[in-house]
Amino acid sequence: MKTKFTIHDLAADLSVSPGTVSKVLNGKGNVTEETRVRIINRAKQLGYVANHSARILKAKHSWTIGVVFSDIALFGLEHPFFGSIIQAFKNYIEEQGYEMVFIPKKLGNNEQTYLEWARNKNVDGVLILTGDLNDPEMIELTQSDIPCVSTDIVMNGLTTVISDDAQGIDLVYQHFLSIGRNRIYAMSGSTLSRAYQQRTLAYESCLKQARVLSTPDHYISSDGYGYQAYYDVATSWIKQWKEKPEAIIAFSDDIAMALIRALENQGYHVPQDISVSGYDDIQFASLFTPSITTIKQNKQAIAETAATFLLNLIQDQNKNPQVHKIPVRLVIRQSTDSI
Amino acid sequence: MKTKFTIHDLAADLSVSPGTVSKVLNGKGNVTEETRVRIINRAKQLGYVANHSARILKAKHSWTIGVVFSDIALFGLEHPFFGSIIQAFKNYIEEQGYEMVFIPKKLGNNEQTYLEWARNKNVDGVLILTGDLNDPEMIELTQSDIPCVSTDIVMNGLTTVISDDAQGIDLVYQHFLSIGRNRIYAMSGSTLSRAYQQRTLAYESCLKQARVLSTPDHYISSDGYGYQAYYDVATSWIKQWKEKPEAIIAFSDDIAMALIRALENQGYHVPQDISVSGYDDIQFASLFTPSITTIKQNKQAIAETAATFLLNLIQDQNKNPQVHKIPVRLVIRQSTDSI
DNA sequence: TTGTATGCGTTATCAG
DNA sequence: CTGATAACGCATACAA
Repeated sequence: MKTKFTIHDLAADLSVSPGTVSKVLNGKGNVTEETRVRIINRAKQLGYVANHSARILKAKHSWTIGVVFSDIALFGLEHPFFGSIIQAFKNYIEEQGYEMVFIPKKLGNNEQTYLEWARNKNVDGVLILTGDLNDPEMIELTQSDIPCVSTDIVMNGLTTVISDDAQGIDLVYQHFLSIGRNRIYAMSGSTLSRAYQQRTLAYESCLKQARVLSTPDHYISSDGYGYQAYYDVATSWIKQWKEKPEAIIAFSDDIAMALIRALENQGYHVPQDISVSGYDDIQFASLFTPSITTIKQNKQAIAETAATFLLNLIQDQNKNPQVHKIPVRLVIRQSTDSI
Repeated sequence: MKTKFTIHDLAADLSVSPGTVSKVLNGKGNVTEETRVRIINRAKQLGYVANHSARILKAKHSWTIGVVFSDIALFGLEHPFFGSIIQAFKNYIEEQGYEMVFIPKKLGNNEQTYLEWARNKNVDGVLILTGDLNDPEMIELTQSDIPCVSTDIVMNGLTTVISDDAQGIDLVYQHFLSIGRNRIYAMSGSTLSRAYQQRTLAYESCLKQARVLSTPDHYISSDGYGYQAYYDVATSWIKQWKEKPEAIIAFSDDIAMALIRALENQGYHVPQDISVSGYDDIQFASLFTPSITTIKQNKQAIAETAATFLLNLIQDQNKNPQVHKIPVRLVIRQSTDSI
């Protein structure tokens, strides 16, 4: 059971020099076709793979992509949306021969900025899963020479790949109009989140386009997070209505669920009295009672598009940064059944 | 904007040798207290952290833990249970100064065994999140000199940390008895999964202890995966019953939900006619109608216990492997309301 | 107690 | 076209 197998061993086995082996395996330089295939075949046969650390240490690039979460650092992988994005991203880049590593905030006693960590690990590029526009570390990172792509924040000079929130809200709004529900309210989560900000803007723009005068009744946002917080906010909102809506757009499925229960407890029936839509199409949107009309985001497309952009950036730097929007889809269920 | 900052720079700045700096930062050897604090302070001030790759390449250990998934490799992070475990594990080991890396099956064109990858990356230890007992690669890995801890498979010589499935099933079973439901059936997912196997055994042992003669009606398992598959299996199972149960233990919350809907569509009321329990306490268990009585696993304890064992193993090799069971908790909700 | 030299396994730059 | 040789940045044995 060989415990270490280096490029020297492989070279010795083939009676060539380590340098030649290296060149062949990295597809560089001029080598006879004959020795090339000899080396390639033998390497495959023996299952030789260059030592990761040695390679990174010496080479200009590391075949490694760093992933940065900011605020959600402690539960990022638990979050179904981000978990899915990360997984799809990882699958995609691994196919291309890249590895994914996490860029920590802190490791044991060592604290550094994102950029310092990224340099320390020699990552070829960085995926910014979630970020804070105002975080100086984030700004430092995005403005560095390290290629970055974001699936969250939009910044000058940064390539971003996100769901088309405006399209999503518009699809729902139009759907409500089409089933004859004209008085349409909206409930958002914390407006610290970029997604909720975007959906809020999109909603306002729908109102404007429909020439509806927005009243205080129309819109509420919950600063808190989680079912109970949403439920409480929804309940007090409902109680304060001067006029009741015919439909409500909730900016996430979680919010929709809490809102529906709150409505029911205040004596409203969904969808008979009030239609409610969600956002995300989490697994349980279809299992809730009533099942929830929602917007399905294409997480895989987001991840793979982001990965593609990032790998392109890594390969040639002169790409124009852009914001790329991934289309969403309306999924109609019981919570907006027209009677 | 310094682009690289090495131990040499730090040494030069302090007018000492790189060797001394290295010794101090790694807590080795004899150094004057005075120079020690000087170096430490300046390092912290300048935010110096040793280059990751260079360090791994040279040192005997890498401060890196590899994570192996087997069958679930393609969606591991999307799975709420595994996502949570990974996240908690990562948080814990990062506090201890360890990093987490994924051990791939395949990277670009390079394919190696788990053990080869682990050696290639110089990991200090491996967390086996899920594994296949019969996979030769898995056997090779666990029998190597690399410390391994599993949160799934149980193998001779391998330390494993898992939920106490027997306790979970027993808690539910006793709960049913306590509310006067004596004819108790069970529905499992694919018995290829270790967890479902364990729960099946635990259920059988409950029957035996209660001196109940098991009939073909008592137990069904679904080979498929996902709501629709469970629903279909449940429906045909229900139709074939010779005698109807008073309660059913579903081995996951997903199964419980599908089962409840299937029961309703066959004319049964839950919990009035039949009580149903789930397993896992996923977020939606409390939001489903009816809300689902379930078993809550302590994912954080599993992850942190596994991490603790693994770090211990890394620090001194002569620990006895053992299977460590983490207690679970019964969460009672509407789906088992006694009338 | 401190500094110096060596090598970890690669890749890249040279001569040959 | 190929082989020797010098870094990459660090940790460590050993010399000072």
